[in-house]
Amino acid sequence: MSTLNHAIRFIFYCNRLHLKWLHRYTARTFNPWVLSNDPPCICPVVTIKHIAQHLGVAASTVARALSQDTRISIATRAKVAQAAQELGYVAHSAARQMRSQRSQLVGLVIPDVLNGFYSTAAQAISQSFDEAGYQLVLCISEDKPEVEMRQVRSLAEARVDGIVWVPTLKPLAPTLTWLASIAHVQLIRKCAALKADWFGIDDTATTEQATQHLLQLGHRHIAYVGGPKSLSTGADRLKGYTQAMHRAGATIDPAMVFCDAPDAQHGQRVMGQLLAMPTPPTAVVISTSRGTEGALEALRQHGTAVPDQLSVVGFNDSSANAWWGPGLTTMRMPVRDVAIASASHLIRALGQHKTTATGAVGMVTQYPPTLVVRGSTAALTPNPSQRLV
Amino acid sequence: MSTLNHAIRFIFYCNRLHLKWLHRYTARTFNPWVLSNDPPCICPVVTIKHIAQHLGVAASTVARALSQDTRISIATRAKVAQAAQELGYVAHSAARQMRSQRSQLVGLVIPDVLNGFYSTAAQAISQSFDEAGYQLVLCISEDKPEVEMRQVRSLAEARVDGIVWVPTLKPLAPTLTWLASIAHVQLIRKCAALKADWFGIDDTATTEQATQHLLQLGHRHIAYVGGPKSLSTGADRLKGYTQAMHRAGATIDPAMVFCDAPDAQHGQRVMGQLLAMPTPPTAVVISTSRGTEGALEALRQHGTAVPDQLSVVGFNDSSANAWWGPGLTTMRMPVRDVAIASASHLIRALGQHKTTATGAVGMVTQYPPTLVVRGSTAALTPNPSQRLV
DNA sequence: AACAAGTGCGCAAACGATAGCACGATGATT
DNA sequence: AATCATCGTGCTATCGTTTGCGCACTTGTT
Repeated sequence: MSTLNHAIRFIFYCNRLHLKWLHRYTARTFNPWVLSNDPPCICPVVTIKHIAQHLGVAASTVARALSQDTRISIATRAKVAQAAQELGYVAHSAARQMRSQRSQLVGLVIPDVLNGFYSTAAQAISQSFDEAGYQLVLCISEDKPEVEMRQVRSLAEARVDGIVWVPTLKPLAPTLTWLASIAHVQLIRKCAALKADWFGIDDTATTEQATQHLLQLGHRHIAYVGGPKSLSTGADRLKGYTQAMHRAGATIDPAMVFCDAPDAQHGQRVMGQLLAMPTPPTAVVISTSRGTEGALEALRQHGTAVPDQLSVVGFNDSSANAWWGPGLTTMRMPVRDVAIASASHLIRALGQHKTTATGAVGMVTQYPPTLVVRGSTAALTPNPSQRLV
Repeated sequence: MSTLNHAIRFIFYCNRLHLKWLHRYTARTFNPWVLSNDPPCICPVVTIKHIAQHLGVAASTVARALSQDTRISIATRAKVAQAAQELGYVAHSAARQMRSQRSQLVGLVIPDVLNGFYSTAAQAISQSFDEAGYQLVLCISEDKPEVEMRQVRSLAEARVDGIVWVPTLKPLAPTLTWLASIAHVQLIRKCAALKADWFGIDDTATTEQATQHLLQLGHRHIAYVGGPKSLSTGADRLKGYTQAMHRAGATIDPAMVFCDAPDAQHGQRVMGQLLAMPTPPTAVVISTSRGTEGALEALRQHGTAVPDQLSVVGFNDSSANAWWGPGLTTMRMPVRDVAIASASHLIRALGQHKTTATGAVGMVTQYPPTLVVRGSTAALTPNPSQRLV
């Protein structure tokens, strides 16, 4: 009897204390919520139980009221909503996840976010998932398979509902195993080892258009600077170049084809090599975003006359490309569209409670690139003497 | 009647007993790989219970073994590790979070990831937290307080351990309330309404240096294009400009000071207005990253001669700035250092189980900017006729 | 021989939200 | 009049993991 009295008084005491805490954020006081002898929690967390206690209803009623269950009367729902507001209730998504089996989390695994190519994609994907009520867990793999493996593992542990994934060069086996149990889509790069829906750009068309453009301008000595052949993007872009060259009957000089790391260092170094050749090419196709940056830097340092001395087609159009020298002719990629499409697809799949985006179907969605012609490409000068360094 | 009641109750009682008994039974002999009476789940989720069953030990033993508890013998730990490997066990971080009260999640709230300024910060912060074993939840607020509020709310619901936050123009009250209960640091921009540790750049020094540079070149007619005064960065940078001008005894023409949205449209429009003035300025200081881009575009379109006609100091150095026209003189910001410092600070605070990064102390960590002089600034031409449009 | 300390592990109670089931009350149908 | 459907709500098991407590046994110390 007196025990019950004490208990009730204690409950009211707790409520008062908590309201006090809500009004000032200095929380050094003893936490009344921890009834056991646990280490003192500095930040008391309001749960539905506290709301229920406050209103004298059951916790399940509160849960249902908060989720707008029609079985709960409007009046009760209003009271619950107000109490939640007053007490400063904040839902606990981990607890919700335990029962509902859905975390409302999605992972985004990209190699790099400084690359304008991927930051554009990240921005679009972030917006799409934000609108759909998902939170985005960002993983930057730095193109390292071990990092990617660790991050995918973490995403699996977090039980993300889905993953948008730009595969690295050689994903490790565990990565593929864990990914296989999660709904996911591949972005930009294809990973043949794991069948999944893919969203990207017609990579072959990019370099094919660029090369054709140069061929039409009369160039035959066309160099190629791209990413590694083992990357789907690298292989496809190289294919576009060779196809265009073969169709035009131009011969490909193996010494003028460079497939290596898709970074600025590679672009800069290779461009230096090309310029130092006894018979340098009259035009060059660069098929990586960062490689373009490096190559432009090399051209600037060498003081090469573009396009008189060398015609250049760069990759991944940005406003900065218009500033460079005479304006850079580039392949413009609809990255934003691709990213939004992939996110929408995954969201749709998740809405249908599918475990895998599509049962290992391997749907392919490809967007066309556009060639933007600016001042860095020009017709081949008839007099070769003008092209000497 | 009452007999029926009793009978019904008895039946349910039996049911409950039966369920209990069934649970006990299944708990003892349950094999997920054989029984699996659930709908054919493509990905059976292995829990520590399954491992325990597989090895004939208790679940708690498995939990302790997996966390390398010294009370568990090495032999048992090895067996558990192997079984976990074989069965494909993947920890469930939400369940872990339920008990440990730590989600190993941190939030990053930034206005924009296409802006090189913030993408650099995001990359560095992502790396720092990745190394420290935290996962990063990316929120792009688009500088909209309502979006920011929703995202901070979601972060609170996810019970992120900490938040790195670039405040928007006017954060809403709930945002501040929720943030106050989470360990967080402010980045770049200060939010006076919520005391917290801040990491940023000496914004006053940026424009002060830039303006001094122009003053030393003989300019007196110096325009200013910056962000809104209500933003801490906008106010501080304006202050640097006015301080430098006053110290040099130069008069500030209010018609040449523009503080507005920090986007490219604003920069482009304002630069157009400046160029159309009857007596245009001889130099201009731009103090936003995106504003610089817009202004450069306007200058390119107008065909303005830089620096002969107009000297320009831009903001946030990037490699693209070297390409623009004669090379852009800019204020270089140590964004990466700032970002890493803020992340490290938060990680350190979290390691000490602090709920707030520092108890509302409001520590200030400021990094110095550097002026990078390129071709876009030159000494004032003595003959003003050369500066006519 | 008795006792203390240490080792290795099991039991069960949390953590917070939710879904299934129960149940009293009221009104509708047979 | 008996039965049934509906409504609004309460009770409780459940998700997977961690952890305090305690049991049984072994080893070392007096």
